[in-house]
Amino acid sequence: MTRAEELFLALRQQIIEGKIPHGHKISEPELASQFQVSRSTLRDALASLKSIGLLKSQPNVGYSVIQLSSEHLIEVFYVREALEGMACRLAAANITPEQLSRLHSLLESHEHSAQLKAGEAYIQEEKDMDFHFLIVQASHNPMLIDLLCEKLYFLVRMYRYQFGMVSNRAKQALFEHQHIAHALSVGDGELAEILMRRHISSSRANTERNLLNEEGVES
Amino acid sequence: MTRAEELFLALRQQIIEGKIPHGHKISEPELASQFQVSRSTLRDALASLKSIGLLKSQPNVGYSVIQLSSEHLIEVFYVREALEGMACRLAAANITPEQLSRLHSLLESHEHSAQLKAGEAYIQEEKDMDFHFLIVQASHNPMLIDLLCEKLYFLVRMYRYQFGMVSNRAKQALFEHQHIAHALSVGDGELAEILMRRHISSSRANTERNLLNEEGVES
DNA sequence: AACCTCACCATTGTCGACAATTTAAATAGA
DNA sequence: TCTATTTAAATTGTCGACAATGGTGAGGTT
Repeated sequence: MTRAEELFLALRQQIIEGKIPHGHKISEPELASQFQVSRSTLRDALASLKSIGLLKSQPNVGYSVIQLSSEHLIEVFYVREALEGMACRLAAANITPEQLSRLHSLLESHEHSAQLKAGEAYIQEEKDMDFHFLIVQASHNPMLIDLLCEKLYFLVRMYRYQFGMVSNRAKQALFEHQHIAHALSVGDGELAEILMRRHISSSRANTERNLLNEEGVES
Repeated sequence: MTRAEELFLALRQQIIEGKIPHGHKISEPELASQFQVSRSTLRDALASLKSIGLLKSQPNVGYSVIQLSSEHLIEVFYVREALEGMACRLAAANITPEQLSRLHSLLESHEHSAQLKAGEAYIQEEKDMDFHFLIVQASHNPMLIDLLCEKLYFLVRMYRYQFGMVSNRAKQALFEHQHIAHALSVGDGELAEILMRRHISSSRANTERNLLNEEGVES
């Protein structure tokens, strides 16, 4: 593996976790010396981070970590709704038996851990990601897979880390996942898409409510 | 404007037009000398081209222009259907009066030139792009705008150039555009999305038929 | 005091060279 | 003749240095 790739992975993690805070201006000399690489390979990594939407850049000014915001988060939800809905429709037609059984075992494990104390919400979130991830893979559309798994999902993780977006509707989400899985297993793409879109749309609506409350408290 | 940016624009055009053929392996030394720039700035441009999906790369091997194929083209259609459908839904809520009037004047001009000889299909195609472009802008969702206008639409152009995808349903497309515009003007996002999805889905189905015929002829 | 200008500094853009890896060609062996 | 191994060439990855641009603050003017 190349140095630039390692650096890309390391920086991606730091950005997602907020160790490099969102909105922060990147100093190339500083980061380069910090990671003991030349500016060339750093810039290579930065360009990759820009291409997945974690950094933005301006000519002759440089890179910054993207600025997280409620508006941006909602944008992401709408794009996810569109793409994952389509992924679900295609998955209904293209999912392999292996993937389908993995999906069911995933849901089973999800169900069991849902019976544990509700305190460990981050576990739920990871399982949620696994579920969505698997369905996208099952679409067998490389472009959809790339957009969601290599780009959008890292943004989602970043918001969960830094906005503390723990779901207060884990049980409801599990139900919705089960319905989606059922539609997939009977090959009903149209229904699967509708259910996935509702699932994400509900999550967005819930998030919007939470954001409003928080902002109301602060003001 | 920076050298790398100019190079990016120049190479993008050459790739879209097929002057650099699809599937072609990029030789960095060759291209760098051809454009009189160093490999560093060339690699910068190549990274940008990769990020918009026109190039792919493998570590220690290098860049190649993407390989066009029927399968890939169909993938693009499905992603467009999802994203433009959503863009249309959002546009119904967010389009400005100015954009709406521009949309109508666009359709009017489209209608007039549709009455000309049908020989100039490429003009129709450009107007088609303008229509879709404007609606995406009207969604006012920056992420959707970026994905479609900065990435997918260049792929679409590339296929039109190199696969000679001239539509044999220009008149039908115009009707569909008018219906979409009407839904937008009355603010019916749900309908607008459905119509846009049908529009793109029909275009895909039509393309699939054409591809089948061509392959049948060749074999 | 506010604004403009200019010079300095830091940062980014670009370059050419070296190191590491892949590809191919050539050679040896079966 | 074909395969496997080694060797050489070419390509990519990485580096440090220079050029060009943007930001900052001091100084001067109104």
